[in-house]
Amino acid sequence: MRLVTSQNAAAKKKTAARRVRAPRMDSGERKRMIVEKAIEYFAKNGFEGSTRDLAREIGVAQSLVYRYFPKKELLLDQVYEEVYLARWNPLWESDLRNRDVPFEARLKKYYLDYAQNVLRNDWVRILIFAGLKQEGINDRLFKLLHDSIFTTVITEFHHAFPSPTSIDRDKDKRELELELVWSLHASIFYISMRKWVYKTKIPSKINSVIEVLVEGFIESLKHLNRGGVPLDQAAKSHADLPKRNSFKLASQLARS
Amino acid sequence: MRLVTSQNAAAKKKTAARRVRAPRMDSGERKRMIVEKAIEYFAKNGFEGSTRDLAREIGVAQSLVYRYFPKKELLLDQVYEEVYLARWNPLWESDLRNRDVPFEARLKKYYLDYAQNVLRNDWVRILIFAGLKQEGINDRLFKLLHDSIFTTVITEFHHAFPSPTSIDRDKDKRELELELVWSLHASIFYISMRKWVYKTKIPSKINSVIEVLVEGFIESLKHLNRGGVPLDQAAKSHADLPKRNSFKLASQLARS
DNA sequence: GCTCGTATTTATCAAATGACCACTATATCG
DNA sequence: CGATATAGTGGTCATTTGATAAATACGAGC
Repeated sequence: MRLVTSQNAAAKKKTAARRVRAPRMDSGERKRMIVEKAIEYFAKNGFEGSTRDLAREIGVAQSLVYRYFPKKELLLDQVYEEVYLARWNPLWESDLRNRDVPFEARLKKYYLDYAQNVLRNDWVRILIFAGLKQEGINDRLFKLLHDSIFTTVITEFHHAFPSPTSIDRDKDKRELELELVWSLHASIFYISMRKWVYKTKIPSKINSVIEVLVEGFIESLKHLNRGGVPLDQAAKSHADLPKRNSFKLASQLARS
Repeated sequence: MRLVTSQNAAAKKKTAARRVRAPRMDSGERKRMIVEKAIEYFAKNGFEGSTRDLAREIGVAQSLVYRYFPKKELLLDQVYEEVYLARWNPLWESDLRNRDVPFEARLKKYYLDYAQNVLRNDWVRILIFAGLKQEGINDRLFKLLHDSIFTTVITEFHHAFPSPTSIDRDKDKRELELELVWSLHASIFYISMRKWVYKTKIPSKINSVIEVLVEGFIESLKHLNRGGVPLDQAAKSHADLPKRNSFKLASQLARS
């Protein structure tokens, strides 16, 4: 499959239809076009995809890509920037804070909108490819999520469902609350992974699913604040499990 | 960085310390060793990692790898098999079914154990690399998860928390229940992704987090069965949202 | 200690790939 | 129409990489 006899190679060279010269475009437009096709291409093939292949998809000579992006790396950077920060909606945070709307409705609106804008083929795959390749590249995004969404969600929850003990939330409890928000985020992100990475079937009524997830999230938060696991009880709660489990797991994730 | 002057190249060749001949090993042992190192190597570098690099890590000549795996592809297949199916514990399903133990405890035990066995560096990264590269490769794993875990969890939940209406669960409701199980799975998987793909900090008390997630999951299932969103109400529940959202989202995920 | 099987290595090939440069063609402007 | 700027192309180089084959060296058995 990889091996091609030199005869074949020669034949291919002879047969190779002379390239139809690509139409002359404005420099800026061409650059945009390259980036857009690159997003599509690298989302499909990973960052190890070749510039030749990409150029073929664009319908342009390989060397032209290098006119606009002297290093492949620069193109990849551009692809990453384009995909991410471009799709962040600054209204999300302020809408989440708008107490004229019921908390649950705000949450649903946000997550429906987030899913719609962000959980697409290109987005998910490029995010993951980038994460796998160079750690830390998504830190900005996570900071954004944390600072403007996650903390807001928790704050607004406590405003919507004030609890008598909510004043003395200790560090552990705050961490667990944050984990519940991560969990909601993960659940929705994973739907997109199932579709665009694993290519499995997902339910058609995604919007209903998201609403159920949001409702479940609120229930979970309530449960946690109701004192379901005030952490001093947490130890007791799995007292019937072999104690080793917890330790082994913790060390497992710590090491490798 | 890629460009090396021919002088450098020559110098490198001259300098290249003569390989210390690798100790002669039993054929079977060597094969095992190669696979093990390959798991580690490809988990880190992705399946595009080179056989030369791998051989260097093993401390062996590149061509030796080809003695045991005549095609790189064959080695990759082996790596995949090794990582996956090897770690599946058949007891999980039967333990989940053991009604002598309270439902919640069974769930916690399973998810703590699953996390411990499965959410490691190699496992997560190889699963994702594989999924990104060739769609469908994880189908077997998902079928296993679905058939022996997810459906069991739902069955056992209904046994533990029988509800008057639980007889007439329609198709939509069953789908939503399944999605809640997916959501729990996703939440735990994502913790591992945060650690091993994105390399961000995760809470130290992972076991507590998992327990909270399991409790939240049960609350969510209860909520769903309590009639929180009997689907005829689902439409109403976000009546205050722009209707377009739902449609746009659905079509978004459908197309791209 | 010599022979022989085979684990391991060195050397090499063909293809693919990132990068570069000189050349060509085309649109625009006087 | 002819000059000019520049978008676009072909060809090529050095390196990397999967793959192969011939040469080497190690250890077991006589």
